[in-house]
Amino acid sequence: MVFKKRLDYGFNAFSVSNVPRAPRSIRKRDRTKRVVEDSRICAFELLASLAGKLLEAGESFASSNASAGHDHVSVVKDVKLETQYDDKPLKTECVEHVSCDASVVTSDWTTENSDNSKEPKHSENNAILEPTLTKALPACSEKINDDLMYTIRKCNVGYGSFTGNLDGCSPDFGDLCDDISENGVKREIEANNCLTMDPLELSMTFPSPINSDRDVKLLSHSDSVPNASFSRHRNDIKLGSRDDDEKFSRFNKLSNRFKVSRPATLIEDRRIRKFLTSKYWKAAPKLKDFEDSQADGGIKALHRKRKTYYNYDKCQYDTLYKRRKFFDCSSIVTSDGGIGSENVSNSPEKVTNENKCRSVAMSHGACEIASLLTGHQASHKSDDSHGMNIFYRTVMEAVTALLGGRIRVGVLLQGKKVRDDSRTLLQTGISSEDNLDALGFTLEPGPVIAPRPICSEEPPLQLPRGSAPQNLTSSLVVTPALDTGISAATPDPPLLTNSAKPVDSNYEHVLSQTDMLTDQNLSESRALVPVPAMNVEALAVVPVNQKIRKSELAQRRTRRPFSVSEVEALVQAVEELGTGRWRDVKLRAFENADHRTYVDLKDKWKTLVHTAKISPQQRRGEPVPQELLDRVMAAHAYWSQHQAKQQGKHHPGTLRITEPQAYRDGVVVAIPTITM
DNA sequence: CTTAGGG
DNA sequence: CCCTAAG
Repeated sequence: MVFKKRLDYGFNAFSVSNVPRAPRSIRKRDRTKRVVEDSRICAFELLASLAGKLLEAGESFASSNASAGHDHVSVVKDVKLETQYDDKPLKTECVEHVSCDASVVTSDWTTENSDNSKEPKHSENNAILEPTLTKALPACSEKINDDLMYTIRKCNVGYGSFTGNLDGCSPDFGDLCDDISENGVKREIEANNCLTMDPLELSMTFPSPINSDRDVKLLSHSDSVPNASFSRHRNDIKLGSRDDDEKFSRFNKLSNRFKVSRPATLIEDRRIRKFLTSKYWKAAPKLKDFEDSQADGGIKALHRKRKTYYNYDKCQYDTLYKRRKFFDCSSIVTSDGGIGSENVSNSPEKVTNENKCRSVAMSHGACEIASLLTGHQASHKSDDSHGMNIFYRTVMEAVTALLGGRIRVGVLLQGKKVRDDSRTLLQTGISSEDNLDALGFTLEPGPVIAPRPICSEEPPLQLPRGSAPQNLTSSLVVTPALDTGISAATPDPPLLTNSAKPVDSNYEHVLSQTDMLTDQNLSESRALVPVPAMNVEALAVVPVNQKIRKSELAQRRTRRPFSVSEVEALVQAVEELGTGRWRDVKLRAFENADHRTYVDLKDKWKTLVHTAKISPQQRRGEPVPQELLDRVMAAHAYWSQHQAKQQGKHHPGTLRITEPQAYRDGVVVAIPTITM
């Protein structure tokens, strides 16, 4: 005989208390399912990650991860970005360019070199790569032209196959190569005087831990050049000669922290997430937009534990930072080549004599973007305008980084420039569904920055810039070929939770009125308005750490108060599952609320319990129905007493005591009952 | 990765 | 919400 205390209001909960906890194995299965769902990741996200890759130029050191071989991110493979850096920006001479391609290759093995030379111990993940790298080194350094491209491709495309032979150009890559050559993408590596850069910085830049992620493979173009080739092509740079062992070791430690081998999907998710939440985005004014889109768009892949990305972020930040430095120091990037994408329709390039270099760079950049777009459209759909937003920012970042902030990416909607501030594209209403046809991007020369021996430390978007004349309208316009695959995509309506009630149907991000500038004048467009020159000196004085931390903190997720319906769902789930199984609660009631992690749910429960205890007058925010609070108290009381005892071991019909204590309006109500 | 708690 | 120690 058992007693059951029932609340006067008929609380008969906890009947499901015997829901067994899913075994780990099953849990994993869940994840697997999720993986499938993840495949829906919209193109933009991929793009985002891709862009991230770009930013990580040269960091694509292949991971020896065996699992990498299974990766199917081929979509991105085709994307390539090639740029050249002119190390003499101020001089305005386009004469000297450093082949980014070379850089790419070099970067990959640069890491290795560093490791080998500086830290023999750090062979852990890279061991496999060494042979290849060693091999590649000579080849890369020697090839300065198109051939190099091949080599590079081999080295970089698909880190999974990195360990493959470099001598043979695989079919896949072959295409790329052909593509490239056809488009006339050729460049020479010429002596480059990026001496201003700190060798150490350079080398530090590439070994970015991020590289371990295998999602996007594209040629990165960072200026960092490995010792061998580096010295060769850049006599001025003394690389490796004066690296701080300390720094290196530190770096190595850092990189070691990253596990190269992880489930592809997980990596992907994190990779993207990481990127999105990383400083790259921080640099962008509205990270929030993205998050919102995630939650509402039903994009699951990205919402996972943010915490997990923490370390990565740090590293990434460092990397970025370093890179930034690099870019700051290096002069504008110039590149040539045509648009390799069939889908891409590029308007005629308007090259001003005034800026041949610049024009070239722009055109190239445009091609790159186009490539990005086309690369993804084929097999991915995008859910919403947020994607565009993200994409835009990504591109912006990438371009900014690559071009040293000299060129800005402008968004064109129906021929009009769109501002990229706060709500950016979101507000413009640009979405995959409609105006993609009218959507375009522009690469426009940005304010020229005086090269600095010492790099500034501001975030990418805030690079100090001189106030240069802004007649950029003549920039080349590229219409992304998004319409094909993306525009056709049907936005996935967010799935509702199991609980009958929609947990998070708040699509707060209702697209607002198109907010584009009617004025073509660049000065009107924030996207095109040069950032006010900043006092670099002053900034330089600020400790890097401080800055980093600041920006890190800025990553805080946007606050999203629980709606009543969410609370309801939470209470319901907790009543059934208890308070120690937040993961299950999450799965049960918030499966599709990607912005609610089980930690969030746990926290919310905590606050609910607290809320229920305090007087209504002390409560804030959207009032929670007393009925729910009562249930909260009841469940809390119940579960705090039963805890894990009965988890997963009760079978329906089992006798037991339930709800020993219940509170109602502060009064304990205990009604003995018998259950059977 | 999850939990459980403190901040 | 964030961050972390534990498990």
